[in-house]
Amino acid sequence: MKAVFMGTPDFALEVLKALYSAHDVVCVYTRAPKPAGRGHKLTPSPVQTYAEERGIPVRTPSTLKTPEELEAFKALNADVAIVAAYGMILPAAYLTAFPHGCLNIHGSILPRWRGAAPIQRAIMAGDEETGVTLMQMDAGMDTGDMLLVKKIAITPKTTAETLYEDMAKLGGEALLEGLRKLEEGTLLPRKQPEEGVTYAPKIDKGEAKIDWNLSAREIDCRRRGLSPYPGAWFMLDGERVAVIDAEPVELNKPAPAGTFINGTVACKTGGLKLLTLQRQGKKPLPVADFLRGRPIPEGTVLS
RNA sequence: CGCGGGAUGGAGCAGUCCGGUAGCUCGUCAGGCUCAUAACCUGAAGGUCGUGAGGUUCAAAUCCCACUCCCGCAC
Repeated sequence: MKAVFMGTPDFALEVLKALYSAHDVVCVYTRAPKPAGRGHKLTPSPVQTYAEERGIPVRTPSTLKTPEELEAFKALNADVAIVAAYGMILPAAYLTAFPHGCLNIHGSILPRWRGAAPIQRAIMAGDEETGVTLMQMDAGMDTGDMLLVKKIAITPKTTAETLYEDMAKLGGEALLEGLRKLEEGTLLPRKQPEEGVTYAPKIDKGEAKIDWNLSAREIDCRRRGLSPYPGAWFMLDGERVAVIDAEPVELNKPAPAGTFINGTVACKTGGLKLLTLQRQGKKPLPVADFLRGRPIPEGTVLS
């Protein structure tokens, strides 16, 4: 099919790769390069880099609201537009510009986790299963009809990083399968259930600081959902220490939340056994190495 | 030219401000103790202190300059 692709980060890139492998990608929309990384260098999105390497036309409009942009979009004369983590809201007129409209790959099983950060929120909330939904976009926020769902398990070791990778592949598969069915005419839209609607707001940096007054399991779910960015951390003598890896454990002797005992930090219930830590400006270290250079006295209460 | 931290035996760090014998916690090796041990005791090996046959100095890990690499924040 003749398709327009709209997406920005790595998640979108994987979906684009799948699309490109089987369909005619006539144009790619992505967010404009922005200053990023040390030194504030202007950095194009992964999607833009990939598209340009393959000679696919790239557009990076700062807004889609102008009549000119809409006309340019329509003029592409595609069969369908595929949207994956684009980072911009499409005005309603775009949704009906092509015969098959706009399809979106969303990182959750709708209607759970509508919104910006479904993958991270699912882990942070302790969900045991999530997935991707291919849906027909409508004017609402992730409210369109569901076309295809693929599920994936969240394990106690799943982090946002690994889940993103797996979901991106899954999203690509869902897209190809969906487009194939679309061509066959066997794709059946289903309305989203009215029950079970939740929203996944953007991740706020403040959420990254560990609250030891939660249970060890809750803290670890949040840590994994926020890994590797923005990451979970705590303060130690005015210094930020990132918890790269950890696991919740039972605690024999109860202690005030935040108490450091033998490599484990007491939580409201249970303890978080620290496995890999990172000081500001330093590399991540196994906790034994970390403590050799930066000892934490037994009984220290972390904030 | 967004802000900041770092590079020191195999690992992690201190020492740098205020130049003058390279130190700590481990690891490794050897020996000892022990029924035995990742425990304990004793001893040993192992370092161009990121690079520049740079600058200053009687003397540079330390002060000055340039460069390379790593990382945190911000975004």
